[in-house]
Amino acid sequence: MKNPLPHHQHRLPQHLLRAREAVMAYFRPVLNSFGLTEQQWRILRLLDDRGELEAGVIADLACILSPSLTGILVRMEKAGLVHRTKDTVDSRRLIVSLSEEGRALTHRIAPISESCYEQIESYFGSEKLEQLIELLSELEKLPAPQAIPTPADSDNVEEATLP
Amino acid sequence: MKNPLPHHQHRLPQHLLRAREAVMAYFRPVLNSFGLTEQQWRILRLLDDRGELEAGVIADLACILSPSLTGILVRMEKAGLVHRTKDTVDSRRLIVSLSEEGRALTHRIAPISESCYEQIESYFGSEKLEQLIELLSELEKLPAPQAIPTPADSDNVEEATLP
DNA sequence: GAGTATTAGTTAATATTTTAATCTTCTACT
DNA sequence: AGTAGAAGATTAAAATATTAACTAATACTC
Repeated sequence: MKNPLPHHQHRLPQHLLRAREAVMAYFRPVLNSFGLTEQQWRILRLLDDRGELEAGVIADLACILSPSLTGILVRMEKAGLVHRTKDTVDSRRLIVSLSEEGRALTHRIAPISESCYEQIESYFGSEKLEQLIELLSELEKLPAPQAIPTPADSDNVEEATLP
Repeated sequence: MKNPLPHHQHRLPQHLLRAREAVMAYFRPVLNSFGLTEQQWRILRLLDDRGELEAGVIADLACILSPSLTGILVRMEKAGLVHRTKDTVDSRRLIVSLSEEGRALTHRIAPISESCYEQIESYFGSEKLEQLIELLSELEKLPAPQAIPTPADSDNVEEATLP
């Protein structure tokens, strides 16, 4: 009565999701024990690596949509982790920088995070890991999708996904 | 003044996240045009593939935590996509099945989803895609992490992550 | 067979995601 | 200069994620 699984159902998104879950299971408890969320940690590392950044850049690099980022940064500033200032030249832009506390916390967590990573690496194998990361890096470069006209929007076809 | 990127910072979770974003950019517009969320679509496919399932199984397979799943299933039932019934033997368990509407919708979307996938495959290459999925499948099998005692919880060390 | 522990789901509270709409500030054009 | 349009960020509203606490039902133990 049930359909057999068609061989063409690769479920790439699901595999990416589950793989990420398996990996994050290692990092999440560490971050939680320091009262940080995944997103906050991504932002902290970015700022520590690259110095102060515009909000838009953070959004791109950390894969956080701007509406989410607004709230996250407000909470992080409230927690004393970052500073938020407007760009003096173009006051539309929001400049975010690490506070001393933020930097200290980042440096305290980093080595623990690194040990988690090594744990994963030792289980999975360095070569396979490098290979995987290489493939992922390439996949990230996928061009934006062509607008596929779906039966669902038979009304307004002209600007389906086109700006 | 900025730290150079240490070579050991592979950022596996970030790569998994960004790769998934790149891929989902292809599928999301399709699902949205049918009024579905990613999660709802994952659940629909699972039910279509495997027939009726316990809520817990859906949670595991679709990577959705049970508190989220509760609300999602309520909304999907309200939308007429699924049925929810208690197991007659063990009334703790919730049995979820596809409604006729749900099945019809799934079958209408599936070929479009498949064409998105083929688009990705044609850009990325079939072999690399297979290779990637193989690596991801293995990564998903990572054993649960060992509890790493972090400086953060120096108070209650004994049952840090152990049950 | 009463008492306790486990299991499956739900509720609660807060944070984040997502799409759309809005607001402000710049930029470009006439 | 004056204004239409673009860019960057925010607000709004609904859905989902996350952790913890809780309920109900089953399983286990003595």
